[in-house]
Amino acid sequence: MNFIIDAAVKAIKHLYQTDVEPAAISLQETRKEFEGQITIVTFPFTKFSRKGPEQTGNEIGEYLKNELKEVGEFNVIKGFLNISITDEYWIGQLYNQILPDDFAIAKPNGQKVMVEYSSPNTNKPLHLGHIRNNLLGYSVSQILAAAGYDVVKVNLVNDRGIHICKSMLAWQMFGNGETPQSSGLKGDHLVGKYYVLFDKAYKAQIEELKSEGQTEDEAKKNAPVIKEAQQMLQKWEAGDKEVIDLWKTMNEWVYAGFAETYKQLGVNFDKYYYESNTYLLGKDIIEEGLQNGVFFKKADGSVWIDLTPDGLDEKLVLRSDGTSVYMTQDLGTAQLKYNDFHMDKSIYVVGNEQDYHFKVLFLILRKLGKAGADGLFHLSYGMVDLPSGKMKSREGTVVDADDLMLEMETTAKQHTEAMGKVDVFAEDEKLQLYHTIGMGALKYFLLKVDPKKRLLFDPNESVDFQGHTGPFIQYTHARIKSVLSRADYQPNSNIEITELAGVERDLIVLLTQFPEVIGAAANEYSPAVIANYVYELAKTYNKFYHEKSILQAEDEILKQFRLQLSASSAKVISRGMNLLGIDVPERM
RNA sequence: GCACUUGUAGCUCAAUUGGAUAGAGCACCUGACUACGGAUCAGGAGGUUAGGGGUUCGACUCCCUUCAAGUGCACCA
Repeated sequence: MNFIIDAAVKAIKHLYQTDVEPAAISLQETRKEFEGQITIVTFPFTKFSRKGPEQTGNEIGEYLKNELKEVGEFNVIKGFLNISITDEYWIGQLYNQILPDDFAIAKPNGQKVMVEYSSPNTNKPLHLGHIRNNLLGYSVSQILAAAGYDVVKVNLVNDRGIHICKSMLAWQMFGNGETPQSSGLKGDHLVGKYYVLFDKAYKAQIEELKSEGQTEDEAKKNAPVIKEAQQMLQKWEAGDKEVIDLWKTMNEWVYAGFAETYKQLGVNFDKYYYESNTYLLGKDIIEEGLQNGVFFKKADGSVWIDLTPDGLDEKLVLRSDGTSVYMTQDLGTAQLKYNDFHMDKSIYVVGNEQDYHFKVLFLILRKLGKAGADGLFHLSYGMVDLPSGKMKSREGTVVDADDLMLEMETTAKQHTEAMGKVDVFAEDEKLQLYHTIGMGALKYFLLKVDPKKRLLFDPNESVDFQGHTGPFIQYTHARIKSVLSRADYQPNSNIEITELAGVERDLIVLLTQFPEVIGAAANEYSPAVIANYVYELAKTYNKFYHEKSILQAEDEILKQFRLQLSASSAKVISRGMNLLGIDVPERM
C-alpha cells in the first residue's frame, strides 16, 4: 500500500503546499461496517489544510481518485477517508503476488540473529514452563528467518552445579545401580526421580535437626545430605574422576531423554553450549572493565559496577575470593557467542523472573562498549500457572512435558474418532494425525497469547478443539485441500474475471497482508501476531466457503477463480502455521 | 519497603501502537445447505476497559494517583 502513501504525500503537497513525511500518513484497514478497504485518518492534516476534517478528506480523496487508477471510489466519515481500491487491482494482487511460489518469502536482509532458548537444567525433565519457552524460541526463529534474517538457534545447557549433584548423590544413596535400561524409565525422568528423592531426604533431615533444637536456617545448613552434595560439587570442580564419570553418565541419560522430548515438540538447535565449559568465563572481562573504569573494586577485593546513575543498584560482578557469580559467567558467555557468530542481534528467551538480571547484563555490555551490545533483547515471558498454584519440580507438582504431549494426542484421538471420518485411514496415518492435531492444539493455545502475559493452564479442562484453536485452522486447511483434490486443481493466473464478491475481496485483502504481518511479528518477536492473523484468515475463508459455492459455481471461470483463491488461502494458512511450528494435515 | 510486569464480557484472549459504535472464541439461547467436509456458518444476549483525576479534535493505549495480582531485590544459578 505504499503507493497510496506516496500519493497522499503528493496530494498534501499539491493541495496545502506542505511537505509531510510518509510516516506521518496513518493508513489502516477500513472497518467492516464502512465501504472501502483502506482508510486514511485526516485529523492530523487539518492543522495545515486549515479546513475541517471532512473537507480535508474530500479534497485528498478527490485528488487520489484522479491521480491513481487503482482508486475506485471514496467516502468520508468524520475524519476518516475510506478508499475503495478497484477489483482489478485486487485480482492482479492475487495472480501476480500471492499465487507465485515465492509469495511472502523475504529476501535475505544480510543480518544475523541468534536466538537462545530452551536452556534446560540436567537434573530434571522438562515441564509445561519449558514447553512455552521452547515453542516461543522455535517460533520466533522461524518468523525471523521468514523476515529475511540468518538465524542461529542456540541451546545453553545448564549441566553443572549443586542441583546436579543433588540428583547424583541421591542416585548413589538410593539407586542400587538403576539405569534407564534396567528401569525402562526415560533418562531425564530417572534423574528427576532422584532429584525429588534428594529433596525428601533433605527435608526429613531438616525436621530431625529442628526437633533437636536447631533453627530452620541452621538445620538447612547442617543437614548431612546438603553438606555431602556441596562436597561433591567441590570434587567435581577439582576434576575427581569418580564424580566426573558419574556426572557424565547421568547427563547422557538426560540428553537422550531431552532429545526425545525435543523431537516430539518439533524443535531443534544449530549449536549447543554447556555451562560446564563456560562457567569460568568472564574474568578477563572483569579485568577489562576495571582498567577502563566501568567496574570498581571494594576494600575486600570484590568487584562491582555502580548503576545508580541509571536508576538501578550497585551490582556485584566478582566475589571477594575472586570466583565468579552468575553475572560474570553471562558476560563471558555473551562474549563467547559473539566471537563465534558475530551476530547483529541476540535474543534471549528466558522467563520474566530474570527481567532485572538481563536489564543489568545488557547495560553492562553496553557500558563496556561490546560489539553487538545494541542488538540484545530479552524475550521475557510470563509463568504458566496451574489452578492449584505454582509448579514446583522439587515437590513434584508439575505438568510434565512428556505426559502433557501424550495426553494431548489421546484427546485428539478421542475427538477424531468421534467424528468418524478417519476410518479409512491407514494406522500409521492415524497416529501421525493424532500427533499433528494434539500438538497443534497445544502449540496454538500457548502461542496465541502475548508472551508477556502469564498463562493459566487447567489440565482438567485441557485444550479446546473448537473455536479459536489450532485444530480449527487445521480443519480449514484440510477442507480446502479436499475441495482442490476433487477439482483436480492446477495453478492458473490467466482466468479473466473482473468483479469480486464482498467475501472474495475481503479474503484477497487479508492474503496480501501476510508479508507485512510477518514483518510486524519479527519486529515484536511475537508469534501471537501470526497466530491471530492466521485465525482471522481461516475464519474469513470459512465464511467465503459457506457463502459461495466453488465446485458448483455459476460458471467455469468463476469456479477456476475460486479454486485459485482457495489454493492461495491454503498456502498462507500452511505457511503461517509453519511459522508457529504447527503442521497442517492434508485431511483429518 | 523499593523496582519491574500485568489488570478488558462469567471464563480464555484481541484491539493495526493515540483513531470510527472496544472485537473474537468458550459457556448460554435462536437458527442454517436432504452434502464443494457441521472440528463449519448466521444471529441473540453479555462491557463504567480495576477505581479516581489529567493531557486533546479523539484515550484500553500517554501522565499522576489509589487498589489488586505476579516477579525480582544473595559474595545462589
